[in-house]
Amino acid sequence: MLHITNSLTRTKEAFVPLVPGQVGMYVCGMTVYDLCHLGHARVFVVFDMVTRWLRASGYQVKYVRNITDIDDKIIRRAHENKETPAELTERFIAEMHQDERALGVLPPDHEPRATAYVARMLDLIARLEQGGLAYAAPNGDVYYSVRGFSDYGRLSGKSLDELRAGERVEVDPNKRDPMDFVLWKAAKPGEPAWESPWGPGRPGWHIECSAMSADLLGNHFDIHGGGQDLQFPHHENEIAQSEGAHGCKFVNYWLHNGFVRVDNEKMSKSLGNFFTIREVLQQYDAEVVRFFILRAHYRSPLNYSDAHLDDAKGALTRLYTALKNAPQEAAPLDWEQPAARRFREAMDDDFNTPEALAVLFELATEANRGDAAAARMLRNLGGVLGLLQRDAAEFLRACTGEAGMAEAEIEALIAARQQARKDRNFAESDRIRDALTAAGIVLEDGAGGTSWRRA
RNA sequence: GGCGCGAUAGCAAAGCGGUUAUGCACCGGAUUGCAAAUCCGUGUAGGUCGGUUCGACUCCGGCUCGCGCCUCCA
Repeated sequence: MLHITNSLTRTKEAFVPLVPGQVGMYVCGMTVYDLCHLGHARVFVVFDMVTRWLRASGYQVKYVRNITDIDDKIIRRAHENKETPAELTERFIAEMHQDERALGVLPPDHEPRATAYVARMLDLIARLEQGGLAYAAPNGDVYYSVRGFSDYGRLSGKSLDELRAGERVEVDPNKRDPMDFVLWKAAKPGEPAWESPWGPGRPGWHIECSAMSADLLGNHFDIHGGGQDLQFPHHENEIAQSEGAHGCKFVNYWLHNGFVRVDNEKMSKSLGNFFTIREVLQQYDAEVVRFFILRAHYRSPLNYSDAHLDDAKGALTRLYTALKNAPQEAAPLDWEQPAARRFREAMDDDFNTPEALAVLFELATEANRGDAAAARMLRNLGGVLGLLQRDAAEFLRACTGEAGMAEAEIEALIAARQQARKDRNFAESDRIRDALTAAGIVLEDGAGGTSWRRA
């Protein structure tokens, strides 16, 4: 039985889907005006893991992750680049897909783009206006009236009066309440615009997700996810819009993943302390990055540093080493085996991937003792998390970063060393090994000969 | 200022009211020409002050420190 910590209630709840066997999940994706950084990678990997686990648990999952392809930053960046917003977003969507594939993230079932759902958004805004929850302001914008939605602040545990007490709320004469947020922005010259009953303009950010989720998953669905920073105000606003317009409960379970940090601070565009996925993958294997993310619980903060990535690399190397000499043939996964059962219990406990990975390490030890069944189980359970599916030798020899020594050269040096060892010329054989070590090549002498890997 | 989250061994990171987490590092042994890898074994924890309890890292409260949200952010 799967239990999920629901951000809405702040408690761990037994997961009960709306329709038995079927799960609808919506995750807030990227605003595509730049390359993805490691924080985005965490969202991709975490909700990929969630989807994989739900499917492994027998659910049919409809996973929707949107793309915001119209927004102030996109317009500004496109203008700077002297290209159209569509050209800009098309490019960065392709880049994002490339990063995702590298990280072993399965594509969502639907990847709706905001610009394709403007009509649906206008429909929602009209409903809200009819219900007295939206109003057109003198400047041509349309705002949501937060005072009209009694549950406002419930998800994030904030109250409107407390929010108002904060000094950072700007006073906008167009808004009836400082916390009112924009649903429709009146067109400015030179910006992309759509016709609407309130005049030409473009949608606000929050209404996008309400429109796309309703269209693809219905007015009420199971799981809504995203980064912790979206809890307020974005998800709070989604609830206000969707429940305000549809008159029914929006989402049953809210999942928020923790931040990626650098030097104990949130990694973000505004702080400028971010690392793009692209940069990190120049230095580390993508599977190491995926493993690094899954090594922490999804709600915990995750500190990024080279030392932590090196540590993750060493740990993953241990798992692949255990698979190196194991038979390759696939075998069905028997969930009744003790290790599989412990893995399942860990995953069912709010997606406890660190605990699940601990089971993998125990299997690795058994595999290293010569237990072929343990090795098969290790590969199977790793597969559930999107890990350990490569040929072990390929992983261990994979070259990241600057080009390493060519394989043919390595093999030749190993052969020369073998001859020296045969001649009991250990000074020569050690010299060769030291040279390889200096080149980042580690030798392992086994019963079946010498194998090598990259450090 | 308001709200929320966290503090576990050298580093990272989980579970758990009493019994080995796990990975890396370290130490001892096996193996090896020597290493590496691997196996076996040992040690190293639970911010702080109180409370509850036969017993607390685990529950409750205070304090300290760190982080986040309250403005676009994954």
